[in-house]
Amino acid sequence: MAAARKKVTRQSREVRIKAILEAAREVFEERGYDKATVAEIAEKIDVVEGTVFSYFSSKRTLVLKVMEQFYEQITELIESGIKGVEGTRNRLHYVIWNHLNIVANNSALCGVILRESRGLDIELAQQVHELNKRYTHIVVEVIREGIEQGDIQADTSATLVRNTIFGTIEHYLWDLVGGGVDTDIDAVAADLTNLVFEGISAGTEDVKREDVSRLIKKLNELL
Amino acid sequence: MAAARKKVTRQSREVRIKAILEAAREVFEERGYDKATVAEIAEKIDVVEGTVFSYFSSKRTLVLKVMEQFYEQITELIESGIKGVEGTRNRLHYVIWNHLNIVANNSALCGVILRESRGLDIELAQQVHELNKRYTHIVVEVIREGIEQGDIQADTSATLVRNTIFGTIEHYLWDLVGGGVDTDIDAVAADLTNLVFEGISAGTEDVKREDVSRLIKKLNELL
DNA sequence: AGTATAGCTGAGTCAGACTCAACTCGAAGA
DNA sequence: TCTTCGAGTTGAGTCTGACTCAGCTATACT
Repeated sequence: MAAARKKVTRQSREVRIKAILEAAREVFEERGYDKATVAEIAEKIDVVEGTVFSYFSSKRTLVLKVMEQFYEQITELIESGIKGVEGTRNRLHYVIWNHLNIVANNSALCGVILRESRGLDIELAQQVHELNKRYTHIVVEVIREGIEQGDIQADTSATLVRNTIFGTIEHYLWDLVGGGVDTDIDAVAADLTNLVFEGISAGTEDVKREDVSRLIKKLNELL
Repeated sequence: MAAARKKVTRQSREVRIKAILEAAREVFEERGYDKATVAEIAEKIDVVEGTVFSYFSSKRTLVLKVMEQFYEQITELIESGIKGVEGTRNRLHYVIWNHLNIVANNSALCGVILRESRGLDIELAQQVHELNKRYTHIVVEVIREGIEQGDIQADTSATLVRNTIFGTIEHYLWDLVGGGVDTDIDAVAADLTNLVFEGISAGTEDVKREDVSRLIKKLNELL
C-alpha cells in the first residue's frame, strides 16, 4: 500500500508566502543560514519542502526576501523617528543610537544579513545593496544638512562617515552575537557620536585664526 | 578490469600540508568559500579528495588554517612596520594606511575571512577571534601610548577606536570586492586618520597642523 | 454535480562534503 | 640486495540537503 497522502488545507498564495517568510526568519535566526534547512522551514508550517520551492526559487532568494522585509521595517522606523529630532549633533546621535538598538535587538538576523549578503550572486547582492543604500542614506542626508548649516566641515566625506558609523556598529555586532561581551548600548552610542562629531564638526574661530598665520608661513615655504 | 591505480609520488606530511594550503588559498580566493570544492583543491596538486581530508578534518578547518597563515603574515608586517614610526598621529595613520593596503591587495581573501570567520563553529570562531585580537591589538597599544603622552584624551575607549578603524575599513572592503567603486586608498587613509584623531585628540599641535593642510586644499580650490 | 486549476505532495536527482578499507611506495634494518 | 612495515594515498563508496517534477486533489466557479 502506498503511503497515505497528507491531508492538506490549501492557502492563498499571499497567506502561504507570509507564513513561509515568518518561519524562514525564525529558522535562519536560530540556526544561521548554512545550518538552516528548507525542510525545517517547511515543517514549521506543516508543508513539504517542495511547497517552499514553489514560492521561492531557491534558499538564497528566500533569505533575500527575509532581508528585504527587515530592511523595509527598519528603514521606515528610522525615517519616521528622525523627524522629531532637531540639530545636527542630535540627529547624528539619534541615527547611531537607533541603529545600535536595532542591531542589538535583532542580532541574530543582522548576523545572517551581514554574512550572507556578501555571498549572494551579483544580481541578488545588488538588491541588498540597494536596500542598504536606502537605509543608510539617512546619514548622508544628515551630513548634507549639517554642512549647509555650518555645523560640519564642508569637505567632509559623507561616504567616510557612513562607513565609519555602520562599520563601527557592525563590529560591535560580533560582540553582541558572540554574547561574551556585555555592551552598554547608550554609552557606545554617546561615545561614537562624540568621536564622529568632533572629527567632522566645524572648528572654533580661535583655531582658524591661528592656522591662517601658519598657513601663510607654509605657503611661503611652498613658493 | 579495475581502473589502473594512479601513479603517485609520495610527499612528507610537511610538504603536502604546505601544498594543500597554497592550493586552498588560491581556490578560496578565486571562488569564495561556498563555491570552492575540496575536489578542485585536490586536483590542483594532483591528489584525490581523500588525501586532503587525511590532513584536514574538514573544509572548515582547512579554511581556518588558511586564515591563520594570513593573519600571521600581516601581524608580523604591521608589528615590524610600526617600529620606525614616531608620534601618535603618525602611528595611527600608519596602522590605518597599512591595513587599508593589506585589505586592498588581498581583497578576495579578506572577503572570505570576514564572511566565513563569522560562520565557524564556536570553537573555531574563537581561534580566529584570537588571531584578530592579536592583529588589532596594535591600535590599543597606540591609543594607550597616546594617552600616556597627552596626545589623546584620557577617557578615550580603545575598543571604540579599534572598532571604528577596522569597521570602517571593512566597509570599504565591500566596495573593493564589488569592484564597482574605485577607491583612493591614500585619501581614505588620510581622511579616516583625520576623523578619528580629531575625535580623540587632546587638541593642540597635531590638530592645527591638520587644519592647515585643509586650508591649503581650500585655498587651492579658490585660486 | 461537474470541471478547471492553483496548491500541494512525495519520490525522486544531483552535487559535494566526508569516510574507510585496502593498496603501495620507499626507507630502514638484516 | 632482500624484506618488512607503516605512512601516504587511493577510489569507491555514504550521507545530507538543495532542488525538480509529474501528477494528485481541494476548492471556487459555473
